[in-house]
Amino acid sequence: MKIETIRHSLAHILAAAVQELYPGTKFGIGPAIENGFYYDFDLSKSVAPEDLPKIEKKMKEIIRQNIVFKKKIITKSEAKKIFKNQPYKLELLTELPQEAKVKKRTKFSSPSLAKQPIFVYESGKFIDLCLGPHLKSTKEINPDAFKLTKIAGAYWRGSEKNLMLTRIYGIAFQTKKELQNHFSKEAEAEKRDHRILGQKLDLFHIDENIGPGLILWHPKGALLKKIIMDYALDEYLKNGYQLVDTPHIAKLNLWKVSGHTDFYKENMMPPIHMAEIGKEEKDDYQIKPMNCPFHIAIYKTKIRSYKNLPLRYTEMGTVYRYEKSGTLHGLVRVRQISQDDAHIFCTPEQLSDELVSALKLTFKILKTFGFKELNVYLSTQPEKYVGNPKIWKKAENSLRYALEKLNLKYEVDRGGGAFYGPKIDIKIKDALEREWQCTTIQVDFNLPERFDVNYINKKGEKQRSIMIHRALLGSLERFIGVLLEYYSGALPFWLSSEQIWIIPVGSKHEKYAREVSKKISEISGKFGQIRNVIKDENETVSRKIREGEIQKIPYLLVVGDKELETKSVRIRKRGEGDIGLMKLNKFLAKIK
RNA sequence: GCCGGAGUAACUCAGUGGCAGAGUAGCUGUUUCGUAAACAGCAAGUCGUGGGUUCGAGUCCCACCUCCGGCUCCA
Repeated sequence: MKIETIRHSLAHILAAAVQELYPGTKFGIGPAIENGFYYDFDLSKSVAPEDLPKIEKKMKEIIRQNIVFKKKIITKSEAKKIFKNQPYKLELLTELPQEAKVKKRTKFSSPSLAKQPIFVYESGKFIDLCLGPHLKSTKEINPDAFKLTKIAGAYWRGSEKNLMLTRIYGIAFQTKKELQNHFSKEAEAEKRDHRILGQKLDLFHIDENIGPGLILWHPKGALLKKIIMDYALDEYLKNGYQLVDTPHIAKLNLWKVSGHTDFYKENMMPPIHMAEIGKEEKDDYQIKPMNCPFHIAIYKTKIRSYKNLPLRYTEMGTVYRYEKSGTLHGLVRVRQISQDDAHIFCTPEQLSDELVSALKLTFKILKTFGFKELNVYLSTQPEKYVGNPKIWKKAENSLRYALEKLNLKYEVDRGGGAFYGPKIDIKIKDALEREWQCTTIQVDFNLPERFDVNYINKKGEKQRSIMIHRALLGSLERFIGVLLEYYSGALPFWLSSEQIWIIPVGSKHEKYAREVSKKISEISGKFGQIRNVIKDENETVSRKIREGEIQKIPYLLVVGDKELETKSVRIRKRGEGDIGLMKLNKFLAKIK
């Protein structure tokens, strides 16, 4: 039996248990999901996590009764009668698919019923509007292979405007062993959580007194951020980008022209009222949620010719966005965002080449960081947008062209675009398999219109420029968060803020340790000077090794009498343990 | 923002109405050590914040702040 069917049937059993324990409950929907199932309820009283075992017990009782799932095909009016006290089911009923669509799925031939056939599943005392499929009977469920895990709120039909229902989540597998396996995997994933690693490795923290969503980078974290930024910026400069640097605030009116105050208002910090310090300050200011208008301003300081294009401005830009309190999450969802931002100004003829090369650069960079599993999305016109739909289509087509030219597999995220243009997004998964959008490449015909961004074409006429917005890492915060989870904190050598620890056996070996340290510092690795630390604290070698392992230091070098005599180092490599003695010169060549 | 849970030493946590606790980290001293925790001592607290109930509140009640899991939103 398919596991999805078991999970879906368990959702019905959950509902049946809740119906018995909490009479008068109104039922939402209850699908199978990855690893399990859920059901949404409108309960008259609130349910606490302590109640889950009770519900679980009731479910097991139901399962043991070997209840049969009976599929029934009835008319809409019959269904309306059955669900007369179930407002959510009635709402679903009114929206059920048209006749033709349903007909395809049924062999039912009676013309009177085929008109508007409705599928319901009856299992004991519980009856639900449902297309199925389901198990034949609860006999097929292993009562030890599922568990109710959590209670959460969820808006009815996923809309903030609707009432919030109580969602009960469950995990289910075919065997008890698989279930246990799932929980131990989850416990393992918890150790990879970047928020925990951030503290253990002393990289960053978020301070209650400073504010939610604001990151304080500690020395090792700030160094990591710098290594990543330097590498990215270096790549951009090598690829024809020019570095710019712009203010963090600008007159509010700028954001009116750009459309942000109309289309992005809920994500912006409130304006700064300058008049409060002096009447002569007539303008309100706004802390920037994006860098685009600034780069446009630089572009517009000269009349640009087609010969100057494309122009690519890059900036490690810090933007500030108001994220609703409940959505903040460690490094991956913050209020101050460091973007590896760039804006490319080009002609229509150059657009597809620019998109292709931006994508190529993205894959080169993400590969350098070691990411393999990347999910590509094409995000199209959202509900709130500027410009006209024809131009949107054109922009979407140019992105599609670039994706197809590079033979990339992608999914379409309908309505997921920015308010000014469609985009290609690349998402990376975290330890708990949640996807985080990192790379974004956006085509924009609209801001050039709003800011009157031009160039002079071959015929000497003014022509509208096209803009590409792109952040390949996305936000440095989020990128580091995902990176930490991907590597469980054991970052590749080039990204480790402390790459080598030198551990003298006794104080008489400290002089040699300093010698080794100096030699290491003198050589230059692929990404600059090798960062090493002499561990000369008054502690045992074992203690320092342990500390180095916990800190996930790539190389621990132990130096004592033997090493001193032979001008060598004893190497303990992360993940491999003691790999033996090596001449210092040989080691230096190895890590270069 | 919404639903639910949580907040006690720097960290991890115990303490359910009656003296504020442990382990780790820190500091001081001893120890000079060969691959994942040397030994001893010391110090460490506005029990998230504010109000209330009570003879008495870390513990019960209310409000707010922050965090966690979801929902919605998103780089």
